[in-house]
Amino acid sequence: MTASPPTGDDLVEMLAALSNPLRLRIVAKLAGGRDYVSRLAREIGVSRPLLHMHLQRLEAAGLIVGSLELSEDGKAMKYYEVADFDLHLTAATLAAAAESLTDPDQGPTRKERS
Amino acid sequence: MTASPPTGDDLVEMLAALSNPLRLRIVAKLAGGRDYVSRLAREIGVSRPLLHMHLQRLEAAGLIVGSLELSEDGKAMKYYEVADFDLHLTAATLAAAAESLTDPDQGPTRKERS
DNA sequence: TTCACGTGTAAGAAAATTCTTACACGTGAA
DNA sequence: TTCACGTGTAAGAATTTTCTTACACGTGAA
Repeated sequence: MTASPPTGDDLVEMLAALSNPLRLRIVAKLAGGRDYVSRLAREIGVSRPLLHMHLQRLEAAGLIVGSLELSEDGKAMKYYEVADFDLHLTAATLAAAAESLTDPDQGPTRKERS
Repeated sequence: MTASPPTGDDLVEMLAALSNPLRLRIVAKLAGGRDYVSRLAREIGVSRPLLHMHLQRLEAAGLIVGSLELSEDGKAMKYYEVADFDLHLTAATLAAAAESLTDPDQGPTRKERS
């Protein structure tokens, strides 16, 4: 039972999400346990809006998962935790993934896709 | 005998190099056999200067290796081939790599490093 | 009411990446 | 000499990514 490999496009998105020092640190932090946005921002030493953006990027790539919960004292807390991913990168696996890339003849740009 | 994992910075560079559709396609193409720049550019359908840039990015990350050779008819040919890499990405392996990241208190910027 | 804490998002500056165009150099063959 | 083919690189435009600042809303406690 191995997880089916992501499509080329999905893989690119995942790698792009992980190819940033700050985001890598975020994933590392969450690997140690779930956490909510404001606290995570303080611990890592980043502004909350900035962290918010990076968390979205990671979640869009399917690497982390967020859930809005209500704390006992009624505050809305957004908790994030790492998803259960496992990527194996080799010339061969990359070649396989590249076959499902969609864009040789230019599809819509990232901005248009949004 | 497993290869020692790359440092956090090296890993980020590798992932950044692979997180681009065109570069992923380049690696995929080279996985099928070594090739020289001009021919590779024609096969992939990209301008040679652009390919040149992407090849440099991939080589800097250690994912491909280039060697300048002289063809029988005296032309200088730059051949590239895929390096022998094997990356395993998991929340745990990323957390380990993140520990060797250098930049919490801002080192030199990418431009300054150059 | 006001403060501390949580959430989210929008606007714009700053920086990095991506891509094109144009140039320069060297060889062998026509 | 000129052409076809290989190499490399520089300059600038276009786009994307990264980050800051400022705003808005909701809750419980002082």
